[in-house]
Amino acid sequence: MPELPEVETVRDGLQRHVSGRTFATARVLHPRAARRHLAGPEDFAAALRGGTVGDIRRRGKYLWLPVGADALIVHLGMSGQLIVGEPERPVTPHVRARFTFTDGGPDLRFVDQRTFGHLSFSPGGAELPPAIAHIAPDPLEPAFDDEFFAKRLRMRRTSIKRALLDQSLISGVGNIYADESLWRARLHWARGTDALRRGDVVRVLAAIRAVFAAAIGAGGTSFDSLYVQVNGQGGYFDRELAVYGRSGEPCPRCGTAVRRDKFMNRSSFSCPTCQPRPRQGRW
DNA sequence: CCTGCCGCCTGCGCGC
DNA sequence: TGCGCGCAGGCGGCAG
Repeated sequence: MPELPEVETVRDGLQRHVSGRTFATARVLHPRAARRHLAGPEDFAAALRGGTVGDIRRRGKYLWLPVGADALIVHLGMSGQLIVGEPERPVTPHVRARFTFTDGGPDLRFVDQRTFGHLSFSPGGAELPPAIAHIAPDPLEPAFDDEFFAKRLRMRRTSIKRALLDQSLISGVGNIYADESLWRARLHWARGTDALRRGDVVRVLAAIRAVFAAAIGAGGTSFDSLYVQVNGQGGYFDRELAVYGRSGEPCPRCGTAVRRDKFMNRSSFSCPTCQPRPRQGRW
């Protein structure tokens, strides 16, 4: 669920409320939360106790908290949240892991209804955890190379939307921001990547960056309580979505009713006028 | 290597 | 009121 803007909002919150503090206790309350940590939840927790958190990092939808030369990796999955708050508040049922700090201040909780999210400890991973080395840079990183992306994109034989959702090609884009970016770039989701023109790629990259910037400025998109910032408040970018979740409503650019298609077992929203279906699309 | 499908989970809203 | 179904923002593993 959370895509780059939501994860970046959480990163910023962690930087302000957790960075520089030292873990006192670490506890995994649901084994699935640390399932990627093969040595088990106890080993995971023990590795973090006593560690001091450095500057919070992010690549695409992955977050990591450097702890010395190591790192605590976090992926929020579909419904994960990192919440900082008063340590005495009740531990609600979806709290999967809990961390306290030596200063006795606000604690950190990993809350995750659907348990697709996960935490793991990465020895030596402070700079870039090996476990996420297969994730491509996101378009807000200096390491993102527009020319390299364009070249790889056009070598693919798939649809533009499938490619945008492939985190090994470009990271951070999920279903919401793929649809919003394609709308801004006036490209239909089924456009074949091998038939894209240079200008199409330039437009879609500019659109992704613009949508990301606007959404980060709004604190992310919260359709419901499943995505919240570290203080528990929602973001308000949902008000600015042009097509996502708006089937039947007028396209903000031309007024045509937004359509919804099924694609990759999920919904795709687009404007039939601004984003005409390609003659030879790819599914 | 690339592409695309599948399963992993819980909870909500809908139609019957 | 209850039930079954479809749907939800993601990812890794794997077969072809």
